[in-house]
Amino acid sequence: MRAPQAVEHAQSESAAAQKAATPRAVDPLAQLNAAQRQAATFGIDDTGLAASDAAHPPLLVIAGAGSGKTATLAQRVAQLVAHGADPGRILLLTFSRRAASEMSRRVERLLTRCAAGQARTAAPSLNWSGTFHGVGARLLREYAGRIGLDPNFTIHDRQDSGDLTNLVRHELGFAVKSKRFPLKGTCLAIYSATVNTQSPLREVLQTSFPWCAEWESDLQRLFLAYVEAKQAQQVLDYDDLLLYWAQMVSDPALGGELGARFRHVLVDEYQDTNRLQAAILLAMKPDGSGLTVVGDDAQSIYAFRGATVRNILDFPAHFEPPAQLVTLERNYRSTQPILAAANQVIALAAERFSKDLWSERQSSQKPTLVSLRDDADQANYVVEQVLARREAGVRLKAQAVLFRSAQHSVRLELELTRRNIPFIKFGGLKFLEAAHVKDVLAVLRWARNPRDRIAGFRAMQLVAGIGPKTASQVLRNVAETTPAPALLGEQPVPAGARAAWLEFTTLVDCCGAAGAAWPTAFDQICRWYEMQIDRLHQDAEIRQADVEQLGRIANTYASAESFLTELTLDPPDASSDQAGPPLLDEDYLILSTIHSAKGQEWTAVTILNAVDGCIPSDMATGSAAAIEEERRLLYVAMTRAREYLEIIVPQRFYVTHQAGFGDRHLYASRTRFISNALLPHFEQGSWPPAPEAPAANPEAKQQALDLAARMRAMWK
DNA sequence: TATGTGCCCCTTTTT
DNA sequence: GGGGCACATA
Repeated sequence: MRAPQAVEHAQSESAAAQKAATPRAVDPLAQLNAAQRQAATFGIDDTGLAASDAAHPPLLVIAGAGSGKTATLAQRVAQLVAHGADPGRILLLTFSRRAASEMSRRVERLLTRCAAGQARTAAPSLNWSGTFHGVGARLLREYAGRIGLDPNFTIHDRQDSGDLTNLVRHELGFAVKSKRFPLKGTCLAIYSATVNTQSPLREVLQTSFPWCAEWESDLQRLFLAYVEAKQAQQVLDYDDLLLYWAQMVSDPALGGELGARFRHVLVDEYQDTNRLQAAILLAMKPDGSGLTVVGDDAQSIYAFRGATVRNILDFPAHFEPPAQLVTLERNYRSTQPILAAANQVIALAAERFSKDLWSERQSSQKPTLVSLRDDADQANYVVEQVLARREAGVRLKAQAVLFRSAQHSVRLELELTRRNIPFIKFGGLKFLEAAHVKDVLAVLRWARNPRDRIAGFRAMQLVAGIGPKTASQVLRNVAETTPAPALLGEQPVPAGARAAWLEFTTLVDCCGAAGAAWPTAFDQICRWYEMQIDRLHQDAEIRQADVEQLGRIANTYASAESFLTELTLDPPDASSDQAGPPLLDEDYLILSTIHSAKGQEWTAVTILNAVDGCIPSDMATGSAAAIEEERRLLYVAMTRAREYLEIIVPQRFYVTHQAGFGDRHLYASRTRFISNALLPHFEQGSWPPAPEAPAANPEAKQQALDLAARMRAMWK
């Protein structure tokens, strides 16, 4: 595994550092081990060179799971600032929103602490920290005038992009071909893959969408029309935020300007970036000066959206001399038995940077592998274990249940709700994707950007008596008369819809007016929508509650524009079956897709459905590369655990909506990533504990626990 | 032209 | 369990 003297070396190093730290007031570096310190201080010395114009050579940090990656990166930022770097000229990027907010939080805390130590007036704050997409949107608005973009551009989320693709698909007559043309979702996926991997359409079709290869020329036409439609409406989709940014910095003048503006660019989770994102970085920092990237090839789980592990593997050689490489192998998170099992899972990977994580956190507790009958038992067992651990002092918040796809947790969610156990779920269907939320937002968006046809098309059809025909006619009329949006009320609509139409257009005109008060305008829209809701939806009460919730969210934004932008790029990502979001001080269990769990850690982690067909997903067994990504996914899930790791293997699981079969049970076998050879690393068990026991036994036990939970719940 | 109904197909992970 | 589509009805 690893040379013993290296372990001892690091041990004594860290012990010495800690001893040295105690007398002095604040030396944050003392908390780091040698490798972490090397990464945090690379290119910075006591003479304060960081503040000068001396070049900062590029740095690559390969950081294993739980090796203090985020802490190290945050320390590096703090060190740069402490040595005179202007925080306003530091750009901190990451891929996912959760990682971005975690990183920002930690950097801010460190900067505050350092500022306090140095008795400065106020802690410097980091202005430019966020996801690639979020930062891209900000930069594009700022530079809009110089790249021929309307600074008020609208951002389309995936559904909007799908709707627009569909519109174009119909306009080109592709929807009625004798042989079935790819659906809007597929078209959009192909488009997105082409953009993000920066490769020719033909190649993308051959490697990722071979069943659509025959449509190549039609798809090409479709994408051209889609791009033209977006431009006519001043709309950008997610991919455009990166694409426009990349195009902008590929211009030598603008690229140089932006590169100079941000002296230090630091990127977290670099293994999840795609070629387009790498192109942005290289255009801004051609010689790599001031560039730091951190990542772990073993945790690359976003290849499906164009991320390529080559970015991280090839990073050093991009520069002359090559970028400095620092490897963090010491894990501070998990106990050794958990790490040993996870190492074994990833050791079978086909290709990777060789590194084995090690930990000093000894424990006699091996991860457990529990086999049980089905989905229902899985839900019951998990609830029972979660409650038992809570009794033993592990807060619900310190426990997480992870799964491959959002749908895998529905049974568990039902059981948790039944037993009044609060939980928050990350990943899966978003609040914003609900039809009624999209409806309300469409009215607001159309009022603010009359050129946004997708919003208008949707909004108009909310009016009784207005359908697709009338709506598209109005869109056509309005497009010809812009900019003079006051004519809406005069549009020809069916006689029966006249009164409702006038009411609607008054609302739109009033909310779209430049001086429209915020958030009053949005309240008006919500009130109007609430009058339509019974006609539009059957389950009106639940939806009405969501609309009211949205109104409350709107109140926290300063303007319609910031509300719309931030909501698209940073939507509330936790959804809960409870009536409202749990209060901040309340304890709740974490449910999360493995993808959304990236970068997080919990005392206890339970992984659901560790069976072939779920992990790896049967959607992802098409290629060797896809299977490898599923293996890394399991590795990511396992390495989230600090003390307890539990992997559940139901003998059969229920699948819904199977093509050709409908709903049915499937008999599954344990995931191929935990082969028999790996079993010694696990404590094996089954549930219910005594298979021969009478059927009433487990039920009685369940009931007792259930009552106990209710007793406690009375006092919450 | 709007709206209702029945049938077929697809079904993941995130910005 | 929902979206897309064709067809029927008001």
